[in-house]
Amino acid sequence: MPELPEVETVRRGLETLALGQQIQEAAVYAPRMLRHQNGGVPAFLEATRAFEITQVARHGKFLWLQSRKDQTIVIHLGMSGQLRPLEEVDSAALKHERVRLTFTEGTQTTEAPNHGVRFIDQRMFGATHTSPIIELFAPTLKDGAPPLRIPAAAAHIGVDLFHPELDLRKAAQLIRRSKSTIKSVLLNQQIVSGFGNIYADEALARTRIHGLRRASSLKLAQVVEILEQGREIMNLSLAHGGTSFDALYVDVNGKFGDFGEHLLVYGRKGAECRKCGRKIESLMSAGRSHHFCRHCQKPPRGV
DNA sequence: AGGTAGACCTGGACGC
DNA sequence: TGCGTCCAGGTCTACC
Repeated sequence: MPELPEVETVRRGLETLALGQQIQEAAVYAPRMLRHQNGGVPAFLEATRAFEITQVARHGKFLWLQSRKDQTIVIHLGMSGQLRPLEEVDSAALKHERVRLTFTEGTQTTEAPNHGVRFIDQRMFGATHTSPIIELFAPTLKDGAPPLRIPAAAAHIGVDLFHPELDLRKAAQLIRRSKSTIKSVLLNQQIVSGFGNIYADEALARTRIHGLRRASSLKLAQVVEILEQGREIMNLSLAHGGTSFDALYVDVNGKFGDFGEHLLVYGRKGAECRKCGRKIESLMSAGRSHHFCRHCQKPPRGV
């Protein structure tokens, strides 16, 4: 569920909850959430004990808590992950609470007592595990930019759209080399990260390009524009706390994002195009829905 | 090598 | 009311 704006909204909330705290202990209610952890649950429990949180960061849709020693606890929310404060020490696990990090001290403000973080995830596509920080020069960084400092476990994805050192032109050049459709290149996080199904469809609608066009058939300027529009709409969404279609996406305070009403195509099948009034259509491609206006976004032959 | 289906899960909405 | 089917914001992998 969460794409870049939603994950960044959660990151900001997590920062207020966790920055400066020390983890006393972790509890794992669903070992499957640690499927990427070297050494499994025991290694996670060991590595998180007395872990001091000096940074809360993000790369694409990967979040992490970082220590002074450049160790990290990586958290990916998957489709249905949420991070919520632990308001009372030793309180029972919530229905879909999968992992809990309890803080040594916590905070006892009148507003929101906070003794740890609950990782709640109905569908369990999310994951958490420890990983060391590495330095990496990604091919889409601007010339002269410093290397990325990211967890090794998140090094396989590209620079995200909110990163100030992302060179959109370099990214667009790489995207145009793909033989795949533009929609699937955007969803594949390898060149540029952050797009999910909502904002990929929205960026394409704003640029009036159909998602089933081959990336290689687009002009460089068109691909750059898709990225610029994607960044713009994600920034707008971030200002609204993201997009929620149901209770599966909320911020750390349990609040919904209200950007949904600004969407042009996603979730609007059968509704009128906000630009031309014709009906928004949707089709399945590579297992994902694609929403578009046939009039505003000319489909490739045969679609 | 690169691109596309299927797998991984739970639960809500919908049709019969 | 109940059961079966389909669908969901995201990755991974396994197979062409």
